[in-house]
Amino acid sequence: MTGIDDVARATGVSIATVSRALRGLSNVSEPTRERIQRSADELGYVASSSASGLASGRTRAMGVVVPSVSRWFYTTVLEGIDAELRAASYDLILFNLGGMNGDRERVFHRSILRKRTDALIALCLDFTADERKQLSLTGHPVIVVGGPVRGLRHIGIDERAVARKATEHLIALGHREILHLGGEDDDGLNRRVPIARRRGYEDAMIAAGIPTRSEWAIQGRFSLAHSREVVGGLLSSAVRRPTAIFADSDEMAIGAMLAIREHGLSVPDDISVIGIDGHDLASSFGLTTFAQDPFAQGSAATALLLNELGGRPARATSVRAPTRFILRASTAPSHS
Amino acid sequence: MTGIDDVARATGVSIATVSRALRGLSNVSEPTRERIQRSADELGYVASSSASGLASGRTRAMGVVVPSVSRWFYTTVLEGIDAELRAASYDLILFNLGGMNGDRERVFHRSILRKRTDALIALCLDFTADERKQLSLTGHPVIVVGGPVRGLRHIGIDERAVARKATEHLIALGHREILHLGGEDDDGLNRRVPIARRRGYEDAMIAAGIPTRSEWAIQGRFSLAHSREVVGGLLSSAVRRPTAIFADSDEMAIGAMLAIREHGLSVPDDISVIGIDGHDLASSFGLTTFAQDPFAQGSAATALLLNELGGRPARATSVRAPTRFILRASTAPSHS
DNA sequence: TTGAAAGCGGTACCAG
DNA sequence: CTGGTACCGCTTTCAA
Repeated sequence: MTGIDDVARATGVSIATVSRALRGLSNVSEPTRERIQRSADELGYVASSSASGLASGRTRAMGVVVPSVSRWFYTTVLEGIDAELRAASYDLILFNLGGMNGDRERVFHRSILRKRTDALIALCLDFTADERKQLSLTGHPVIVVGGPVRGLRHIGIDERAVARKATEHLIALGHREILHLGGEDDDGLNRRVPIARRRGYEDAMIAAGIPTRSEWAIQGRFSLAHSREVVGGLLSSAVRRPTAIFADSDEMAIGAMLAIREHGLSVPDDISVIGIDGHDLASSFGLTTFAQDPFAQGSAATALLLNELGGRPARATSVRAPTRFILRASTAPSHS
Repeated sequence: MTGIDDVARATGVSIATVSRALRGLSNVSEPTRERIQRSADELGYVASSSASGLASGRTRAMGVVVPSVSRWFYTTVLEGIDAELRAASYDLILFNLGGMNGDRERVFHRSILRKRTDALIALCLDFTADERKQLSLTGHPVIVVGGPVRGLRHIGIDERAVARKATEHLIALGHREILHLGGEDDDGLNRRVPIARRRGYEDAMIAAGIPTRSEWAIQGRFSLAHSREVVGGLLSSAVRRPTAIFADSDEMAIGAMLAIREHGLSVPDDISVIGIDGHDLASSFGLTTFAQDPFAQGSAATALLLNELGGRPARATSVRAPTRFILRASTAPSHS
């Protein structure tokens, strides 16, 4: 592999000058820079990240901690992060906790601390006290995207408010028999998110003076397949049938829609359904939803960290991401 | 940050010994190793990857090149890769080409060459001659997961054979009017995959002596939403309606099913549908499919590379991954 | 604007 | 089994 000294030799300047020239520092004459750049290109020289990382203390890499990589929210945030990093020529190190089985311990006690990254983004996780300590031990700037995490700033939607608004949409349509399909989850997913959404649902119900029923608080585990099953089970049981369903995510809402149709019922004639997310599938299924923009959340978080790394003013506060109501065919007035 | 010298000082041994002890080399006495390990833990010492990478020439990181991170196949392979890497304490550097808009150039001419990784896995991509050259310039072992790439070994299913078998399933049910919903794609996705699947479809049709119709070769771009649209368009057009559809992926097959139902038709009574993949959603939709196991493909590829990095015998040949036929309710005998 | 040289924090070879 | 010590390849003062 060609090293910086090869370029120096080929150009007839010192390696120090090559280093400066290639990084675009100002104190190199334009003709010199051009010569250097040209022979670097010819030789196919690219600086070793280990070497420059060691010497400069900056790796030009961002660490991203995800609970799993197979859920729409995470992958979409990831795309947003990646787009921003690519523009800044930063690399992305993916720390996947691998669901509930993967050992988080190793990630937090080793991987993250290896000084392979300059900053860290965590997607919507619950951290233990120990894990938060490890995060701060890295000494890098950290931000969470998604749910709020105690003691760490974050970018995310107002979970409780959006859940309330979704429920209120149903109430405004005249529904009173509203089931809540919650997203309780045993993964590393932030438990605070489903809890906040539950609260929002209750806020709306209480404000409207509608009693909630415990049989109508069911868990879809943030999965389409599981929601379909659990809603199907409810529909074929003796439990009184709701006239509307508010699901914590679009995937769960779609699972519910499938179950409803399989039972020979119609959406929205028999049961209205609303979700949260703005998932790609939502439009195909005509699902009414409160959309968020995970891509934008990811890039905003990244831009913020890159700014700090660039020495620009840090912002310690959390950022609230916007949501947008999208009315489709899955919700309609109650005719009961 | 604590460095190796801190541990050495705390333990009263040389840094050389600390280095050996912590890496588990054999030439350190057990009591010494324990003392060292203990104070390393107490001090929270973790070796800097830049420093050890520079000194040893190995980064303990694997690069993974993906065309995008938001498609089921890629994320599932990624999980497989990650599981294997985590077990080996390797980090994962994600090089996302970011669809057709993201500039691949930078990835291939810079990122990949920065010596941040010891080996490379590429997911199902078409490479230009130049890109393949860059890959080999890295000097590390490379393998492709998914479609075949000229000049590179790969792990993947026999695209053509599985497409043929899927089509043959429909033919065996008595269908002759079989539409092919192809996966042509303008992303970085391997163009050879949809082409091979098209061939497999044709193989089956020709072998059965059934003429193919050009109006029945339509493109779903590997997307559910787009397939739904294009199949919907076909059903409401004057074109003769097929009695069966073979889709290059489960997501496209599901899109087709949605379109069919929206047109008041039934699956499988009016139209049978079969896919390829074994997508999570397939079971929820009762889709008959040829399942593959991307997770296993990802971990197999990773294990292979790790073996080579460990000095064990390399294998230059490509590996054929298995598929499994899953019969569900979306296919039934033709009654025409 | 350029060059010389001292690290950055480990690894690995060579003695002892 | 352990310590000393050249590097690894680049960045970054400090002088020139």
